[in-house]
Amino acid sequence: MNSIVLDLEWNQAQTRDREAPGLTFEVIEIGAVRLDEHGNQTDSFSCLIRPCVYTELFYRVREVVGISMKQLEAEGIPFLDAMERFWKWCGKDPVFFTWGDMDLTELQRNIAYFGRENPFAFPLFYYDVQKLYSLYCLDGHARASLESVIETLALPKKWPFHRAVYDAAYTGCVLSQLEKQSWQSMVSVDYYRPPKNAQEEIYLVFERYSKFVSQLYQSREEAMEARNVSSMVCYKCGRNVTRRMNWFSDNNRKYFGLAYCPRHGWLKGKIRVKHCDGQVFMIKTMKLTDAEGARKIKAKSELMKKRRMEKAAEKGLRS
DNA sequence: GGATATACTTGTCCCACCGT
DNA sequence: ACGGTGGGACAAGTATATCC
Repeated sequence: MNSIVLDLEWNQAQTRDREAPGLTFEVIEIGAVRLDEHGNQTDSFSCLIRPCVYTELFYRVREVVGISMKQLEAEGIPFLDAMERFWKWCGKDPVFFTWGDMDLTELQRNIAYFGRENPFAFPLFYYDVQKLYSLYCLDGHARASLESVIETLALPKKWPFHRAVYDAAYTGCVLSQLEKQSWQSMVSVDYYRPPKNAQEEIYLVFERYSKFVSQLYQSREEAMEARNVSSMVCYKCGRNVTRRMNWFSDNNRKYFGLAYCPRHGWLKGKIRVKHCDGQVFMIKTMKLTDAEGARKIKAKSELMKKRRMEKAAEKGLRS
């Protein structure tokens, strides 16, 4: 496997009104390391980019990133040239590892902004080492900073942080501490390019849950009417399961549902609404749960009803 | 039809954390 | 400052019901 650990540094506008449409963040450095099957670093890539949209460092970027604008102007090359070099360096069928879920998205956004064809595979699977670390060393939800994890693992601080190639190397160090068997099935999906049609829709089955990424729809209502989105399937046996309630939303970003598989028991569903150029696409996850988990979802679904009834009761008492 | 009251939906704002 | 996650609280806007 051609494993590439990627890290970027980027800059942004001083104020929102000075933001260039389509480019919130401008990449100023690409760094990467290549890992062999044992997790050892075999090669590295480092390239500064001369920015042409935001030519002044935003103060927070200046505080965090160890690069000056002078340095970028003197040593940096145009983004597309850097990207070309990087892509060549990556080689055949690269598999990407990052710290966090933003780097591949922002890299593609820059590629689109500067008018290059998107070279990445579709769908773009990758490994988020920050997430993997949380799954196996934290609660699976919390996100730790790279530096804090290096400290926790008592790994040597050989280089400064917040330089792309060094952060990539550190990320590789963290990855090599994790058991490969445990993480190799835990791929993440990059959502920069959502599926364009039913054929491109993505369905993944993991040990503990399944994930479905829908095509684009005009509205969340239209999406929720689509069978692929609203259907509930037991990811353990693949059969359609009895829905125990209709999908309901607790706010405008998520829907919840509950079903029962005769062989595997309760299944809870969650659908996240993601926006993309005025359209929406849905990410559905299905997870096995127990009677207690099922009870919680039922309670949640009836929360609105309960409130309504309570209000009605209060009103009744008053009158 | 118009005005008002209520119920529900949708958007926005907070908090925490991470990334640049 | 911006991007993301996951909560929760609240207000503005929309839909429905009721009354004149």
